[in-house]
Amino acid sequence: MKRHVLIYGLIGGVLITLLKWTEYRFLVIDHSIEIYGGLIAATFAVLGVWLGLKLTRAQQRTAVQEVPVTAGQPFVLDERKREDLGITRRELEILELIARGMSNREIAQKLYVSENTVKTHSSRVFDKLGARRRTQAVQLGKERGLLP
Amino acid sequence: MKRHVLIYGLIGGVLITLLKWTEYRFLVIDHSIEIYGGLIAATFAVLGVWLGLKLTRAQQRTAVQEVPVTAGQPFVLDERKREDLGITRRELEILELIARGMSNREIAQKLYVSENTVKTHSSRVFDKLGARRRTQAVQLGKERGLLP
DNA sequence: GCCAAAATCACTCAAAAGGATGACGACAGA
DNA sequence: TCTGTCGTCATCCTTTTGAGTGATTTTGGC
Repeated sequence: MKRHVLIYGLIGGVLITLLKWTEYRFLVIDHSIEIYGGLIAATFAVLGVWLGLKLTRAQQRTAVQEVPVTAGQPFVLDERKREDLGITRRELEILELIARGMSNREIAQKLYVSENTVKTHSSRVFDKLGARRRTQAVQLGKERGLLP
Repeated sequence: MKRHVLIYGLIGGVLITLLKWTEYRFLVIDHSIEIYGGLIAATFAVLGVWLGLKLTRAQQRTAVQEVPVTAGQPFVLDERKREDLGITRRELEILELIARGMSNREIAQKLYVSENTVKTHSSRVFDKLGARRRTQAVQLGKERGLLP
């Protein structure tokens, strides 16, 4: 997030310099201030939208994650139970993919991380769930409302 | 979302008018153009961020809205589907125990058979389901109504 | 800017799981 | 009686998974 603000500032600076230069080109024309202001307004509006999107993208993902629903109970609150068990989002993500029957290698490829990373995450989630096997982890995950 | 753009435009217009007015106040000062541009940049940056947030929040809503209701059948008909897939009772029995998270050894002890026997049964049931891993077999078994 | 949590990756070793194949007895039905 | 299915068990070999440990980088909150 820090980086985004930094990039934002840099681009802003560059654009200001650019507009400062263009200023001398348009200053001779009537109503140049309006044009100048309009340009600045437009560019910074675009930049602002971009920044806003950047900043909220993370939240977007978590919102999408709480989708599935079972017939009996609504199943929307994985977030609460997840944190109660001290399981991170990434770990839950791995658990979900395990529940779909994917191997560690497949999960690694899907998430663009190494197989070792997947193993670390799964080991931790097994530990937190008290499971010794992935099938058991899936079962426990469903019992505790982490999985649909 | 349309409304946001509209509001955005309106606020933008009002602000431009406002800044136009302030312009006459600050125009007498040196470097007023810089100040003017800076003001416009700042306000529209803020507005842009706000718009970006608004837009993504709207996206969030739609994402949450697409909550599917997985059809919940009461689950009574394993017998029919079992035979349709050519899976024997014993094989289904092993599959059920696998779904509970038990290891081959535990299953063997529970059923009083050798671990090798469990492995042959599970291998056959995997083959009939088209699964390569036990987690996948469990998933497929549930999809096909063999497991609750 | 600092700090804690989270995420990433690596390495080793052991255990579990899976594929392939063969075999044998029980039993039901043609 | 012969045949096919089912359940049982084994052996060999490969792949997958899990445990344990340590390390680095990102991220997020204060």
